[in-house]
Amino acid sequence: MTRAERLAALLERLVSDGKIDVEHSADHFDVSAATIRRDLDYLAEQQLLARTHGGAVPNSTSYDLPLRYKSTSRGEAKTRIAQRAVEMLWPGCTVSLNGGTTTVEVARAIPSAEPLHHGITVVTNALNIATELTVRPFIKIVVCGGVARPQSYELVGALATETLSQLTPDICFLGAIGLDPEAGITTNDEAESAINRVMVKQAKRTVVVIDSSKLGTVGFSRICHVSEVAAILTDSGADSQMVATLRSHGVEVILA
Amino acid sequence: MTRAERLAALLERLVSDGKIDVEHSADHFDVSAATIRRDLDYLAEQQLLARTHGGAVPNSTSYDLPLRYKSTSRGEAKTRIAQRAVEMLWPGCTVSLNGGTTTVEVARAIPSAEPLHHGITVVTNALNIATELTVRPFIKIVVCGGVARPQSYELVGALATETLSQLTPDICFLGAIGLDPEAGITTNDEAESAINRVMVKQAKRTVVVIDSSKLGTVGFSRICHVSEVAAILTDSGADSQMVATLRSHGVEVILA
DNA sequence: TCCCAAACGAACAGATATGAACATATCATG
DNA sequence: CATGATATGTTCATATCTGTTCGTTTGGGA
Repeated sequence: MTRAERLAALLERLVSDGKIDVEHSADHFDVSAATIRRDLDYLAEQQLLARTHGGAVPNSTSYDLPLRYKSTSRGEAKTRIAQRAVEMLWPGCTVSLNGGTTTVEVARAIPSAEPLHHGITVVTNALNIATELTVRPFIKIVVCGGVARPQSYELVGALATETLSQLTPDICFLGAIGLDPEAGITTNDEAESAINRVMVKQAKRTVVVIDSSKLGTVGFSRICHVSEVAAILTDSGADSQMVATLRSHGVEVILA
Repeated sequence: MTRAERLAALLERLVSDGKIDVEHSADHFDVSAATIRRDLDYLAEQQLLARTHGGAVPNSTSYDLPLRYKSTSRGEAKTRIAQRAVEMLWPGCTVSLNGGTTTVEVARAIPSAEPLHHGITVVTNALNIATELTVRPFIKIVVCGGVARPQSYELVGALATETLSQLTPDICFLGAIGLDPEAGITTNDEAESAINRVMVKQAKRTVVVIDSSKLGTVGFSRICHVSEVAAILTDSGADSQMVATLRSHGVEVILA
């Protein structure tokens, strides 16, 4: 049994039993109590449950979100990218996130417990990110208006453009479907690319967060050219030729 | 029995009995009176109840108990209210929903499969409702901007007011903490009541959806007077005296 | 007002849970 | 195969929970 499976099983147990007992779970999963405690601490950090002495109980919001813990493809690469991304933040900064699996990981990686990251304001047009971060303490979450797109949970349209145009975050982490030196940064929906373009334009600094498998990929609608962003943050699996090409275009490339 | 379970049970006992007796509870849970006292002190510290000599009583905010402590006993009443509410909709109509457990039920009750309810547009300031409805086919979901409130998932603030002021839905289903002929329709947060007031003002017709246990209850901040809404939709458990009083104020009362 | 039983808070002690530190094992990667 | 990173187990000092005791306070009745 992998760690991810155990975490998911713990959450299922929490939902079905209403509580988790450390000793009993350690016995059931055949691991030490220390491991279960570390698991529970990790889940508590993400507000998926509340620790108690001897175990854990559901927190006030976890009823609606039992299956939030899903492992994604290339999950470990995205996690590394996300951890590198949050290192760029500072107390009191404002950060914008668009929709996408990588930006969700960035949102999850924002450590609300550490004083180092207190007072961060997150602006987003992604409903799932907003819902997840709402329960986090010490994070102010601002949502733009708009019409929700079923596939990506992103808010798009005139309302979204209008509200985002009023805000100027310090840094924008931009997720995308593809990134190519020629075709630029692309997504699959023209409404999404339109609102994402506004986010890039408004932010003082934009960092593209994208796993290496998407480098060289071209989606339907362009958000912007690579020269319009400050940096590209990807994982170490990136093709070195591609990295060199991007750097020759004057874009900073960070490998996590 | 764990400490967490005992705390939850104490709060449930408080809700059902209206008070807690230290000695009796110590006997019932098979712990010492000192433990019960410490439990009650802990809960009082969190403003979940008020200590008395020999026990505890609900405090003024105990209806704001965290979700995990709330009894689900009124679930079927809310379901009936929700089903009656969606009967008021028609194909192509626009409906606004604020946050709250009852409005969530209304959102869930909107049948996206039936052609009868095709093309419905839902406007909401509640993130959880928006997230849940986003995956439904044939429903267009519009979200206002704003800052997210952790307790209720509602978007509030200037951005929310601004965006909602641009929209005029056909009907608004309004959830609330309390409804009283004199004190009006109330909630516990002034920022929420402000944005809810805008929703009432913008909608062509407002229907309050509220379970009968909240009739006569008064929260901290008024959304509007009962005369400002078109109808009150509650369950058949409503006190007949209260219903008569409300009707004498010229408000339509619907019992589901 | 006075009195007293019940309730309370503080202090202590035993049992259990916890966190930190370190050691070991597993795994992906070059 | 070597290496670094991550996950897990073990140990021990510390923290938390609970029950008990005891002196003090509270609230109601004479």
